[in-house]
Amino acid sequence: MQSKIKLRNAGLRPTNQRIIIADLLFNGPNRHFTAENLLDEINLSGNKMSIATVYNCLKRFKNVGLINQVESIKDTAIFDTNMDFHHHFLDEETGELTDIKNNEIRLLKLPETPEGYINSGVDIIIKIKKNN
Amino acid sequence: MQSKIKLRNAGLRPTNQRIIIADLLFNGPNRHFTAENLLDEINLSGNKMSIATVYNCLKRFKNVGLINQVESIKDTAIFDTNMDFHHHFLDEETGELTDIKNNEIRLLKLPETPEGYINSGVDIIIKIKKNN
DNA sequence: AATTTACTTTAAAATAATTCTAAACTACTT
DNA sequence: AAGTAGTTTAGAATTATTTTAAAGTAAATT
Repeated sequence: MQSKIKLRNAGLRPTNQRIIIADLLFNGPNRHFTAENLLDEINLSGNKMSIATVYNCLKRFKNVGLINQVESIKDTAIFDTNMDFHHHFLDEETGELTDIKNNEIRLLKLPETPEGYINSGVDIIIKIKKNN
Repeated sequence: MQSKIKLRNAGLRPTNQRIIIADLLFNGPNRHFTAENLLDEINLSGNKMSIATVYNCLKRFKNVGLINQVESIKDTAIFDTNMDFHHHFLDEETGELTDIKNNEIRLLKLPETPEGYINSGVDIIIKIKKNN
């Protein structure tokens, strides 16, 4: 049970629920998952927990840097009349987007597209926040 | 009324609602907006329309390439145990994410962070889809 | 060790964004 | 003018997430 220590080091109270989740998340290769995914896994492992707890827990883990949340533009669809190839600044606090013109940014090296797939676009999001 | 022609060229039936929206979207500088934003504007302009119509219309506009939807990772929060600086492939069809290691990608030139802001992270999403 | 305090968990309700349904409507074709 | 296929609509349904407030638990204090 490393998890207890891991949690304590991160400044989190090692509750049963957090230990269950930490055990599932940190004893294997890296992975992507949703709250719902994780709850299913918790249930399969013979444990029970409220979905609200899963959300709470993931938010805490994220705040203390144990996990990442993959960037997404809030939970609202944002549309853009700019059809040029371009990228965005995202104000982390307000969710506001600003265009980055394509010539202000340059990608030197791109990874190989996985076998059997084609590349259908590149989106670069630079997160910013007020410096005060 | 250029909008009628624009819609027809895009292969869309120029209905009243689409014309109202096109008039609002395409007679000014480029902009970002949500469905809700747009509905407010429609109402302010003295027109009325169901929110479902706004969503339908934006989806159509997007499909025919009149507008873009800013990339977002579906409408579900996705978490990641990989805390290294890295980026993602996003399968457009399934929403599945795969890591791109940081050394497989290189940014040559970054835009200047806007005055009064600090850069708090860069996320690169390469969209991919099955090549058949 | 018992008590207090502050943080956590929970079920259930609330909220928010978006999609679905099916009936009424309208543009285009014949 | 009539038919048909696509569109709009209000309202219901769905989905993801957060809130609420009460009950529970870990840690600090006695």
